[in-house]
Amino acid sequence: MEQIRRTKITDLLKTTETGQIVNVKGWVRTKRGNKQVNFVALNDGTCIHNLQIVVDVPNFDESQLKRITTGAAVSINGEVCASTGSGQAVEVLAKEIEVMGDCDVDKYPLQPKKHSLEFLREIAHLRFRTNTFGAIARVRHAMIFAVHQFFTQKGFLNIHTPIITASDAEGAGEMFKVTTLDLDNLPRTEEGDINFKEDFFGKATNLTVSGQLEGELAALAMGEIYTFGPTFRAENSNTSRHLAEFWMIEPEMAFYDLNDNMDLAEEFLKFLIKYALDNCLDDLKFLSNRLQEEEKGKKAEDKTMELIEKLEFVLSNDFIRLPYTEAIDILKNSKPNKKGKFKYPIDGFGSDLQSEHERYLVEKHFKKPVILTDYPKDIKAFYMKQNEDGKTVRAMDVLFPQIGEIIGGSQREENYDKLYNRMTEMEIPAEEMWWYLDTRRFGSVVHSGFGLGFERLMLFVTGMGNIRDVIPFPRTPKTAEF
RNA sequence: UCCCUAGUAGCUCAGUUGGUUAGAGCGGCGGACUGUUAAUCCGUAGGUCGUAGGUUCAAGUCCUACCUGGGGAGCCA
Repeated sequence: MEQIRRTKITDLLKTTETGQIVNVKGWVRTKRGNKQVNFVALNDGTCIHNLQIVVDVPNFDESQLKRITTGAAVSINGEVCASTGSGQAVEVLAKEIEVMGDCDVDKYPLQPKKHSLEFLREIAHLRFRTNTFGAIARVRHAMIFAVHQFFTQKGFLNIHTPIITASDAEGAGEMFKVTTLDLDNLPRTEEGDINFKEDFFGKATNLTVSGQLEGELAALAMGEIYTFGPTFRAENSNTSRHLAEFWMIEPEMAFYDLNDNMDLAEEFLKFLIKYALDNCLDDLKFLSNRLQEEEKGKKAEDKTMELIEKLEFVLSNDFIRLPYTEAIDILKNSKPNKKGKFKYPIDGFGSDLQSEHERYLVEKHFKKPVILTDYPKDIKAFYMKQNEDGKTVRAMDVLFPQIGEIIGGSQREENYDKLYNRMTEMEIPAEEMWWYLDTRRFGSVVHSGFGLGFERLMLFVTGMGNIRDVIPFPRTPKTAEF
């Protein structure tokens, strides 16, 4: 076979020029045709579209053509032609075909037909080869790039915070233990506890649940920083919005108060959504069509807004900013509350909002993203800036339709005494957190930050319903295959 | 972790008040067709009914436990 430099399908489909001889490599999606002519739909992962390969059957060996099955990897030299069919502008007329990797159709689980997302989740090693998961992988990459671009343009520094941490004080969730101790023969102290002094780090260590505390250390020297890394929660959460291993973006900014923080969060989310619309439109259109198909059977009232329309809607509307106490008033006077429709009725200040309440505010009352602020201090973390009323803290949660909380953040408590007292009240071991408290002893300053769950963003941008489908290899309770 | 729900062919599902030999569509394979778009038409193979117990003359169907998936809740991002 003549050696020709490979052309990527995404580039080839953009050409209007015909007559040139090219090489394409990829995986066969479908083959159809008759004794005279075969049509092979070829995909190489570079875009959602397939390239149509036209095979004049008499020009090729029958046994070779038999090997061109769904899933097979092929390399093709051929001529770029204007297509006489209606589905595509250009196609490639095959001159030489090499089957690089055969694919036994009796054993290959992906068939040229629609598969359920649940089934594909069981074959996550192969689901990249489907249109849906190919599109998601490309959008995910674009979003990763956009995160770095946004912060770089704004002069933020990317900080790598540790994955292994000795602090378990933040209380963000149950942690995964990290150890090299022999689990069948654990060293004990005289009191009978496990002796972590003999462990690798000489103390008990865990996988991080947040890079925030270390991020604050950097922000209080570098000004504006962000982290973007893996985060681990050992909670036994079995929902479509939680993962045991997920990626989080945590900006932390010196000299920002809560309003600056909200401004940044809103600008950031809009930047990411616009980036997706500007750079991933083909993939988003595919995902949108997929959703429309799925919703065909649904009642009008259950149907959601079309994906691209929804993304543009978020771009063109200001987020509602609402203090917790006002949200409680709205909910208290709402129809579902008065009619007893809420499973958890609103009785007044102090209780945390349930999913049903957040959804009512976002999806029914305001019908746009909502930032709730100034929550009761008792339901929020120790490091949040205490308000003068003594009851609330300068927290903010950004709530999105369908997915709920996409961002959680706050202005941080910069006053040493207030922070130390709050830690004592909440029984957080201040002596282990000496390094964190030091920032409040030496040149402390107003600062703020937030955390964005990257997969939650992906849910919103792709319109997917289950978080396990927007990360390549999901980690959830009882599942760590692949 | 709690509540609800499901597990039958490679995939998606049907299977009546428990009753003879478990069905369909898609996919596969074979054939037909000179340009198809998840092609179409004809034919064909393919099942230890999630696992383990139990009830019964008889269990895919009823009961119990467990496993796994899905939806919801809590925890949160």
